[in-house]
Amino acid sequence: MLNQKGVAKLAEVSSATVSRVVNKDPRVSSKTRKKILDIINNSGYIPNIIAKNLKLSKTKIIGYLVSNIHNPFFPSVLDGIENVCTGKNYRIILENTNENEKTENRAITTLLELRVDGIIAIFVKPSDVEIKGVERFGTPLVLIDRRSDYLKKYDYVGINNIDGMIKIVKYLNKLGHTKIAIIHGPVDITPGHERLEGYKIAIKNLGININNDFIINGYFTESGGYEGIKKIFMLEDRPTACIFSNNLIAMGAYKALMDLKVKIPEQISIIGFDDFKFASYFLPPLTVLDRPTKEMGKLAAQILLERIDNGNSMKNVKNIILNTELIIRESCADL
Amino acid sequence: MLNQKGVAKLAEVSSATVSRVVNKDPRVSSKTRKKILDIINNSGYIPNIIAKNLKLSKTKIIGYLVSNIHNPFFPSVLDGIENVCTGKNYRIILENTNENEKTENRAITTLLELRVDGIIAIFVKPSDVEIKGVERFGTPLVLIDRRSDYLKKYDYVGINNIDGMIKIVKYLNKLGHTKIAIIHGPVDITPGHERLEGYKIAIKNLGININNDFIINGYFTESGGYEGIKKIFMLEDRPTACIFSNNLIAMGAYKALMDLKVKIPEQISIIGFDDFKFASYFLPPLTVLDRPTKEMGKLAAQILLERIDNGNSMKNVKNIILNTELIIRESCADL
DNA sequence: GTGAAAGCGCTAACAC
DNA sequence: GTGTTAGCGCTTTCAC
Repeated sequence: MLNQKGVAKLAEVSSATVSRVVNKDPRVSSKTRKKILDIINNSGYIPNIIAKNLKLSKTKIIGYLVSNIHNPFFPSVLDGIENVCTGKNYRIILENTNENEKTENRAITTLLELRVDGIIAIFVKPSDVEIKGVERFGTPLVLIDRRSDYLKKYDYVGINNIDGMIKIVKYLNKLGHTKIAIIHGPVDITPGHERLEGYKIAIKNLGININNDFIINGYFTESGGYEGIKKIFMLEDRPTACIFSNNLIAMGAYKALMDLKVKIPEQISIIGFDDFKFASYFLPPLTVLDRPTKEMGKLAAQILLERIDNGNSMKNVKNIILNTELIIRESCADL
Repeated sequence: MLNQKGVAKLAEVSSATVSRVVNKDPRVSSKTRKKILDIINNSGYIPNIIAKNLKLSKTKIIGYLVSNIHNPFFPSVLDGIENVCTGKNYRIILENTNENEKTENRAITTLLELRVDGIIAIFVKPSDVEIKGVERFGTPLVLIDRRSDYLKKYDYVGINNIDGMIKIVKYLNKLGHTKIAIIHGPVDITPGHERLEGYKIAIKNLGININNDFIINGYFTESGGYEGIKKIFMLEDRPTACIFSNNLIAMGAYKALMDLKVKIPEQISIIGFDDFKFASYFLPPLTVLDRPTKEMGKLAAQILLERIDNGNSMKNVKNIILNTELIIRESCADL
């Protein structure tokens, strides 16, 4: 393959001049420039970015570490990231961890080995060692959606989970519901923890006693939703409404309700946290609390690129909490 | 940041020896090895893969170029690719083209600049120039799902679209349907073309005259499906069954049918090409023709890695056509 | 079993 | 406006 030196030879100039042309340095005579450009076009020379990276100690690559690529949330966030990155000529390398700690640690190491310029991550549970590595390298890191105490020093883009849940409960209560159940996710990750917290706060605010039977422990998975509904329908004293703590739970729960031939919202009102394409396809269309996923990606990327450009000071840590929005469709009954 | 030389200095050895330890070369005394390993662990040294790549002229990165990350087909294929790549220590860099030719061409150049070891692509319409580049670099390329005549020289992993469509039509006919419509996608890409072709062949095979009113031109999008249904219901002589040529069309069509309050399968039987998670959530659950997406990714990756390992001869081009499988649920009526 | 040295393809002083 | 040169961090041949 032809390299810079080869092009230089053909053009009878030095490789430095070729480099200048490739990098649009103005101080090259238009005659020389034309000659070199012609050769580049005819020969199909493509610069070796790897070599450039090595020289410059930057890669123009950012790592996007996601916990589960099958959740539509991540492609949606990716949209926002791409939006920012494409314009600024950054590439994105995707690492999918499948909610697995070991895979996650390997992925972080991979990103560091590659000397990515920055990382946007939805972590499961990164180990101390890996985070130390990120720190040592000074690689800017922006967290999305999930955080933890020992990651407090990093920028974070999330949503107001507590407020969101309060909106949901208030809405249900306005429709006359007081017996409100929730199928929630693991409390050791931010969304799981905060959403349950929000639920409890909201219920208390209404002066209702919390009924522990109405709080269904679960996972952020479809089977979590499916099993949750079955538990609810085994209760003697059933709720009139049920909240699903994320999109996957909502899907599984819907499936269960269909299987049980439950009439929505006549027999039970349902509402989901997180909008998703299929939500409007439910029968009846599912009322949800939407969050600005694309915007999250965009903001995270902007913060990241700014840190990359201005040197990562680890100062002025951003903690961005975006608002949610209730999308009322037809799955909640007015009692 | 500590580099190989730095580690060498601390260990009072040459950087060559450190390199040997890092690369598990056996001819290093266990004493020296231990010393170096200790230093590596304590210092958190992480090798610079960029430099290694430059030296070795390979990157251990493969590019995965997809036409639209929001279609669940791609994450699913990715699963299979990851499966193969992770074990062999290859990384995947994702390029999303959003069905846009310009973006696609930029993506190919990006991949080439990065000197990826291989590319797996679902192309929209790569330009001659870019493909010439791929050729010139000798970068192995495996096509998935879509191909075209001038890409015949590359490995391809696809499915038997024609046979699949025949299966669908036969099934419908067995249930007594003869008035069968199709909402199909653009015929300038393989799946669009072949599936329509299969439909026509199958209809003819049954000795039925092709009714052009029953062939709805469309796009592989939800709105394509939505509009398609509306056209069908404006027909005086309506079909008793309708085939959706891909998953997005199926989703849009389902939405339209719901909006029109059409009873499925009483008023119309429907069947989709391509399974997707939500198909089983339709009311009634959607009968579909499934294709082995994960397997496609796995095979493509295996072929690619083999070409990478054995030098890309461009010989013995593989042309793998996988079979589809009918998943019968409840959306087709027995007339 | 270990080290010295060349070189992968590029950029950026510095010199002219 | 252009060329010379050093060097980014690695691997690997060839000595010893």
